[in-house]
Amino acid sequence: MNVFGEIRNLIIASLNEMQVLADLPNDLNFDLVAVEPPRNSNHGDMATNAAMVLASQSRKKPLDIASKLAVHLGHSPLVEAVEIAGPGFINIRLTANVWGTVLRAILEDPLAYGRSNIGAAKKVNIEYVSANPTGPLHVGHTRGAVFGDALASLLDFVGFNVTREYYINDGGAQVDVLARSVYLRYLEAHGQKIIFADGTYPGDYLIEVGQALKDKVGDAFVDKDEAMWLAELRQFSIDAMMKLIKTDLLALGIKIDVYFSEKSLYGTGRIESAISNLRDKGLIYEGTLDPPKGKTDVDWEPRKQTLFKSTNYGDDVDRPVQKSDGNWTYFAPDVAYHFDKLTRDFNHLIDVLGADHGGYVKRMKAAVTALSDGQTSLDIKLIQLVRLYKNGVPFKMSKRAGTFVTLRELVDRVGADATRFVMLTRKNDAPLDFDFDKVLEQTKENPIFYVQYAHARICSVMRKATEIGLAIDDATLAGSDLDSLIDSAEITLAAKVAEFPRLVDIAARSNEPHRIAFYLYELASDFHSLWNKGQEQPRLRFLQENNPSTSYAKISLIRSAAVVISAGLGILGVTPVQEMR
RNA sequence: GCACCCGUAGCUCAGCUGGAUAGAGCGCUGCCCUCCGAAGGCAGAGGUCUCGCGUUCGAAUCGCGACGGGUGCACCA
Repeated sequence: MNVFGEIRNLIIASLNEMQVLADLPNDLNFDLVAVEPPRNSNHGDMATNAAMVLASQSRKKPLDIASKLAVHLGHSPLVEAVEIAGPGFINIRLTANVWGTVLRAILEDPLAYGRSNIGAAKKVNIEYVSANPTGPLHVGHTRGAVFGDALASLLDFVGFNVTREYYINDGGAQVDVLARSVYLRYLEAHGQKIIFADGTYPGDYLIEVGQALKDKVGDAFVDKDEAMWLAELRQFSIDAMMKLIKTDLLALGIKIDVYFSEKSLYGTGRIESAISNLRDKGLIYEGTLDPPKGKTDVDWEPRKQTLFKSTNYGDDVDRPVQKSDGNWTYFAPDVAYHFDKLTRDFNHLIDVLGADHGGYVKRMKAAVTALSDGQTSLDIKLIQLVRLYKNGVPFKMSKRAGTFVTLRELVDRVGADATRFVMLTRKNDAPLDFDFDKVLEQTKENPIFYVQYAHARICSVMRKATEIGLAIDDATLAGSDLDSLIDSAEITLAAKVAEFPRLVDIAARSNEPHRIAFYLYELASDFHSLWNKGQEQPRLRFLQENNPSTSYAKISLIRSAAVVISAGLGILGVTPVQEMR
């Protein structure tokens, strides 16, 4: 049950009645009519701007519309009182039992609360992580992984048909570098002394890959020409790296539906057919680009290339798809890859990329618009940097010094739940500070703790309730009399719980899972506040001796809050805890 | 030089896509444990929402222009 949605429907229905009565013209656009919680609770439970946004459209005074609309709204059994304020706000106070109705709906079907069908089962493809298969995932990848995964869950929650996808960049030159690096480790496993030249990967994580190769092929490749082993080693190394990456992702609780190989695009005509699709639309031509202004590049010289006319779709310059030597640029397989997504009938595509790929956004959107004839939208979410701290001091990362922090180290150290939650406490386009020590602190300052603490406290009360003989299953709670919930702190919590569906809706529409994290913090705060009020006023304690009826009402309230915390954390991929340790 | 992102309390950040007196945490001041978990809670102080112009009933939010910070800029991914 979405109270805000219901009240909005009520307002629209009332406006329609006014149209029938000729109090309003018939051709009105109601899109801007909003229902929201007022900032100041003295103004009631909800406010609408309907009269103001319709004033100019209908050529009537806001206050005239408001006064008539108020009369209509007043007839609803949901509405206790209506008042007009300021330039034409309509403040609505709901009848006390509305909150009880909401709580009852939650308890009757806890898993459904907050879910919706705004996605209408449309197919969405969300591509994230997509790290090069040349080594383990590090902290930077982690944020993108968590964001993408939470966004996928969020969209699933509101009724989209979501595919989680990972693009394996296994077609470029960096894979040869990987293979040669593994070869060195392989020689090392055979007892040879090795040196890592510039442009090879000296990381320890390849030692076991070299050993595994030795176990598999013995000395077959020792001191042999590169031509003999390169192809086989490429695949062997990629497989090993992808296994490593998948294990890391699993440690974070991430399961990708589709791994898509860049290499599978080569030699199969798939790049060619994507490019010829563009060519058929007159968007491919041979040309020479101007040198970038303001940036002096001594190596720059005019060269003829095959270009995609991305400027037709808002890009700054046209982009090369084929180099002057005839090879594809890195952009060409990306075009082919997105073309492949289009053939899989997605209604909407989302790419989650590091912020350093910002310059890539316009050309990719241009390509998708062109390939789909504007039928499919691509949204690109850029993820800003993570700055690591250790107890307040910046933690310098360096591959060379061995202080390079991997996803795995992060998860081993602070756990998947804390990692995920903290990564989502900032919006994606703002940099994030991640402090190893502070994410584990058990204080209010640490949002993951604060939210979990609220959930644990509720579970604690539930355990106590069972001990004193109360039946606290959801069905019993849903059947209890909730009219005794009248204190302002109780209403505040109930109202916050009632806001969940609306908040999920907003978060999903804006593709911003961090809103869920902030909401949960506020919800936890309202709960802790009520808890403490019970310390001073015994009548507000959740368990009332010799008064099971009141106890049931209060338990219903906090159980509903726990349901919402659990659902919200579920979207973020975090497991709610039953007790703090 | 151009493009994208950002600029909100001393610090770190939210701000529901245009609504009423701009919020939270930290820090600062002062309170609250005979009690379902004080790992908490309450109250106070703290603001020219970087600046200017515009759009309108109404702007932190939208547009334009400054200023400041970050990122990226053919033939590497």
